[in-house]
Amino acid sequence: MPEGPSIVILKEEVRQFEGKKVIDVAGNSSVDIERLKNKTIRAFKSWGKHFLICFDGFTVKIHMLMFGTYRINERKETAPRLSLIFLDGEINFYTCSIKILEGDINDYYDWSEDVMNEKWNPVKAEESLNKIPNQMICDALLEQNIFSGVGNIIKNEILYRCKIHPESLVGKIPTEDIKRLIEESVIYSFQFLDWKKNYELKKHWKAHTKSTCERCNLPFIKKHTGIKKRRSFFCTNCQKLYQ
DNA sequence: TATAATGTTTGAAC
DNA sequence: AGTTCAAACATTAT
Repeated sequence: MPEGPSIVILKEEVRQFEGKKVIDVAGNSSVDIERLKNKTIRAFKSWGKHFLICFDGFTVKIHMLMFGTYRINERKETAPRLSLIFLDGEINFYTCSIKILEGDINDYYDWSEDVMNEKWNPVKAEESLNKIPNQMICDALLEQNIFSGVGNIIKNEILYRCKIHPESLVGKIPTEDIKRLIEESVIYSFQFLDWKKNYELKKHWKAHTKSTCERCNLPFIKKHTGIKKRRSFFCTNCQKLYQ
């Protein structure tokens, strides 16, 4: 479910309810969701993997974590964490994290950190990377305050495209390669979006879950890398290690 | 059937 | 006090 592009798809799918009033609420969330009843949705937004439902004066923040799902105008068998009922439809969220952010949503998020946001600022990302020269690039790419929306799939794919070993240290990677990685984080995220919409995302994976490098015909290394210990799939022949 | 996986927060332990 | 790390959450495919 997660990764930024999937949340962009969700945002597009619920656009029909923007400006609509929530006529009933249900769900097993531990936060006070009753307060949504009879309130009007002003906007749906997203910041990376965060899905945001904006009301007057507060915002519901939904994070799908690893297993979150949703249904629009239909229901799953299992109990919803949050159901929003409208006159002409409903949105149901399952097994997600729900929090309420009080006040102006712009006080919580820097939109220029979101690789899929129109305010995305690649220069800021480069400056942020310059501040963490000793971290591995596999960890840096997953930093949501630098590359909001990038997840483990996108990480693996862009490192492969840019021919950078995931355990390379940020400060040792040539500037031009850093710039290229930042560019690819956006390019791949939007390709991910298109492919996912067409149900053909996995078909285009070149690294993630792969066992052979199609450039070299050599076996991939599969290893849990970095402080975050997330799966990395890489080719030691064509992905250069800077350390 | 057990395991691992597109993720993050929390709080105990050091 | 700052860092580290396991636990917790929870679903589904292999």
